[in-house]
Amino acid sequence: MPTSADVAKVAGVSQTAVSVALSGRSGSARISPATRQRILDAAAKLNYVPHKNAVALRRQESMVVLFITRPSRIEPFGQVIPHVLTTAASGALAEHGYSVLVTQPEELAGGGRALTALIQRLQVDGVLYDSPDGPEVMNAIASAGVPSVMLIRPVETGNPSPSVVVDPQPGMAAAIDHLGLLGHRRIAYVGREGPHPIDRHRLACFQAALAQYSGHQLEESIFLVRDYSIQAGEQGAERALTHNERPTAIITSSDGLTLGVLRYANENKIQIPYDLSLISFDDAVVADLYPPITSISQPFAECAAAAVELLIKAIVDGQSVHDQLTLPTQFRVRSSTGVPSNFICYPQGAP
Amino acid sequence: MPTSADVAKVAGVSQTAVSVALSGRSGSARISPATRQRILDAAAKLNYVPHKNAVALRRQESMVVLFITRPSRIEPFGQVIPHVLTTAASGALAEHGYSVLVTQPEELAGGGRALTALIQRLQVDGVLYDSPDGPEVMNAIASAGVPSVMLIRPVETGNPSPSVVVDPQPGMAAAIDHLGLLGHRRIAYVGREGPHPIDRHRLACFQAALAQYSGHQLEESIFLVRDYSIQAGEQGAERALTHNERPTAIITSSDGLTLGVLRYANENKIQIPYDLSLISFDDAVVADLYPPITSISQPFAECAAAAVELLIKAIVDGQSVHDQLTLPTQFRVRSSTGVPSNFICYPQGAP
DNA sequence: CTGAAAGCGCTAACAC
DNA sequence: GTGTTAGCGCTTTCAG
Repeated sequence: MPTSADVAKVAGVSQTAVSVALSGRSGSARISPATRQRILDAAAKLNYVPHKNAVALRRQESMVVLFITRPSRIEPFGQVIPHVLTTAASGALAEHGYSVLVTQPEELAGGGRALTALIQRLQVDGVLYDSPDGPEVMNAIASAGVPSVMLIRPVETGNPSPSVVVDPQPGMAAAIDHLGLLGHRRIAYVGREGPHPIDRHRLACFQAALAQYSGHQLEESIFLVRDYSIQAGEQGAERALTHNERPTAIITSSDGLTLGVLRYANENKIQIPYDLSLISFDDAVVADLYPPITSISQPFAECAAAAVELLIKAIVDGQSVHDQLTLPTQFRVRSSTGVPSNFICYPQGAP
Repeated sequence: MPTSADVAKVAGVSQTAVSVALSGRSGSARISPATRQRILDAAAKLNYVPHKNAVALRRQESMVVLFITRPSRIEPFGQVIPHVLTTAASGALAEHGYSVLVTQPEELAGGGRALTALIQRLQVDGVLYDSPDGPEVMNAIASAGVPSVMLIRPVETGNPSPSVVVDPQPGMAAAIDHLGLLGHRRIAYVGREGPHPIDRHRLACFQAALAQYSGHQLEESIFLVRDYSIQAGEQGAERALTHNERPTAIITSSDGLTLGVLRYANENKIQIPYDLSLISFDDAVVADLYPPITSISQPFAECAAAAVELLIKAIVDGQSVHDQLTLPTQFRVRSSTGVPSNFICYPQGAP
């Protein structure tokens, strides 16, 4: 492995000249074109590449950022969102010359202190954080003294990092409009229960959209389930569809729940969209199902890209910014929504 | 950020002592218990963590490995396999104290030389490679002078790296057995065309399993499509199911194709498993569909873990091993296979 | 058992 | 314009 000294020797210049000519930093224009060319030639000939660790050590910046992914879910479909996020972030970072170190929270056993230590030892320039854990983790990151930005999650009180969040409202409003126009009058929401701001926000947007719908009065039915699993989705669907006031459409708060609703529908010979309209939230995986699911899409890739911009700004400006960037959801009509039928009770037997 | 010198000062010892006591390397036992304890206390008090870049520079090893993922596919479901592989590898590497730098081949524009340079500049200790590109990429990796192992892909002639491959045979044989026992007599295979060893191998295993089936004579129908997309799967299904000698079961060579077959079946009111039995290959995403798909499973996570073991062995032993490890597929019965019906031609109209 | 000294490969003042 | 010098934080001979 050739070093800059080797290049210097071949080019007949000092090691400094090589460094300056190749890195183009401090006093970039101070090398004469002729010398620069000699250096470039020598470097090319020797196949020289600067030693990243040496540069990092000297410059006190490593050009790598740590990406903490959400814990991997058991369900296969749950792998899609983290992967989209990671690759999008990795691509955006690569464009800025940064590499990305990926870690899973499982590897972070030991909690806050361990995480802080990890970040410091790794000497990363920044942290991108996509794990849904509590504030102690965020504080740990913050106390590592490294710029960080959180992905997707809303800023809770006292949150020390800037973040990129997505606003359910636009997609939700469009979804309700769509359903209202189609003739639906009672719309069910199947979402995750609990105090998590994300869940509260989605539900609130659903309710607001319903209230603000400008056509006929729309009725809501809300069914909260314990998590985002397929099983939870099935239960939500069952509760919704066996309820006295049966909705003609369901909006779920995640793809996982949608998969559950779909399973319930299939097992009970409820045809989508004929007997029930279904709208998913996330749109990470449901576009390829049968039928392709009308969805409120979260702009995952854009979030990651935006987070990278924020992070790089923070790194360059010396961790100043404390922004929160909000990206809108989009509504995509596919084939799981239609005009409501007069279908009232369960169909009997096979089709 | 405290340095080892700071710790030394607090502990009242030399910097050397700190290094030796904490890293536990060269002459581990040479520090007296009392001194070691003083050092440990001081380090804890100052919250000291060794500087990774400095260590890497000095030791000439970075404890990071580069993971080159396959290019991200357009279809959402295509994201699952790379993510499973990455997280499994990352977890296994973490256990050995390695971090993982993830990169996508898209970032590697410029081909071989660029890749070699990247690896050298990054100063990674090893490379894990899961991209389906040609031998030039593998040669580039090999010529970076760093141990590497390839994931999933078979070793082609002259392949310079050890690799972990999966053998379709066991799962395929079990699948054929299952189908034969159920009473199927003509089984279709929908796979990707072309000379890629993976595809040839899967097809060969299918044919061999059919030939070796010990019950009734089984007939094969082979339909090769252009890629692993949903559209290709639809076309494969159409060709298979409109053929004169209509199969009662289809085995696809990937989850993507299965999704396509499913779409075709749904659109043509063909019910699975009543009218058609369906078996997928991969089993990355199809367990959660309706019906859950009987599958030949590739052990992705195990592959990644095995690859990590191989890589670490190569790193430690000074890139000696040139192994190829073969992991078996498994057959998992779910709900997409059943007794064949006497269904011969298309059903007419809606259910 | 412990410390002093010599760098790993590079960059950034500072002189010339 | 160019070279000299002094380290970044750590490990590792080699003397004590």
